[in-house]
Amino acid sequence: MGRLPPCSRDENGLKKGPWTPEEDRILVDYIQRHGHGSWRALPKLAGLNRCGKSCRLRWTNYLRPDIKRGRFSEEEEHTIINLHASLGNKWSAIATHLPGRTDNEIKNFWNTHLRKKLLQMGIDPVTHRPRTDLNILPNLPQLLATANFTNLMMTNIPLDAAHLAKLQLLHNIIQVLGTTPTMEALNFLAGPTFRENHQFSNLSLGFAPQELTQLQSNLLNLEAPQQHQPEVTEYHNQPMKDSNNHQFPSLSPANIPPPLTQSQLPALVPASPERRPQTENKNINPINISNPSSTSTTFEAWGDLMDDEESDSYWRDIIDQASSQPWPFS
DNA sequence: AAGATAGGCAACCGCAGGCAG
DNA sequence: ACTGCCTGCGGTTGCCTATCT
Repeated sequence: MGRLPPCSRDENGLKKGPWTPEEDRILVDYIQRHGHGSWRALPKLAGLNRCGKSCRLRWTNYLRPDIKRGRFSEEEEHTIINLHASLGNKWSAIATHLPGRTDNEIKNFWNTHLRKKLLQMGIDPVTHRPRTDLNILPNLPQLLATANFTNLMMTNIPLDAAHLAKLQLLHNIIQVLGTTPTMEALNFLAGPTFRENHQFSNLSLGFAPQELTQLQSNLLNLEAPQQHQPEVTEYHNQPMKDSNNHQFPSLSPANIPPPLTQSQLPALVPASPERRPQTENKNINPINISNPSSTSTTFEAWGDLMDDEESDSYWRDIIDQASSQPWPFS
């Protein structure tokens, strides 16, 4: 464990690297009898060939009798996430709310588990807000699976039928977009079957009818460069049908808004010349980081996502960004 | 079965702040 | 006011282990 430099002794002849059981025993023995006193003086008094700092770390992070070891409970997880939302990387401050847990342990747990978990849920681990960069789009199905109803229930966010229906609706959209060619997906979204099942007037998901049309148009635009590039009119000449072969008239050429130009689109995602898959570390959108003062928690952010006004802008962001990026589902 | 890769985590590094002389 | 020591803290490293190919 830990680092073991090629030379395990520093220039002063003091040992570094992993502690042996014998060293542990000596340190515990000494502190139990005398207390730690001055950490700098301790190793000499205890007969350890370590620096005081190393002894202090070993004691506070591992040997202290009140340390609770083992897996973090779900309650501890939520405490850490909520405290991190308000305190940031103040691990020692967070640790004071979790008896028996050390700041080091919490920090490690955050970096290895919770951070990834939030990213998978589409939540920026820095701002604790929903991520609006396009990098989450390929993960949306997983996002939905991760941010399942159980998680949402645990947040004490009241979920009424409309909220649950929205989640279901979003899930349906993702399924369609993720498993079918774009045109078919568009036909489905625009078709009577979908509309009948999801009364947009009552359950808007933040989409006004004209916004749905805009989404359809934008999706058309972004599909074109990736596959063979037919003229837009080629699309227009195709009958727009849903999965039941019902023709849907609203996407006739006259109804489709003109394609947005690049200059009309907001530059929300940092330009990436090669669009290479980004590692999770690089996934953090600097735009999102720009709001470190956010005081709402991750789960409140999910509440925002479920809120009509908030979701308006959230969905619009995604639509706009989708327009400026090649389609990730292909 | 063996090598490669990723995940987990203990321990180290270096900086900052408090305090005493 | 300055200096040096001590401690606390957050970031980072690198070894060990589990999983994947």
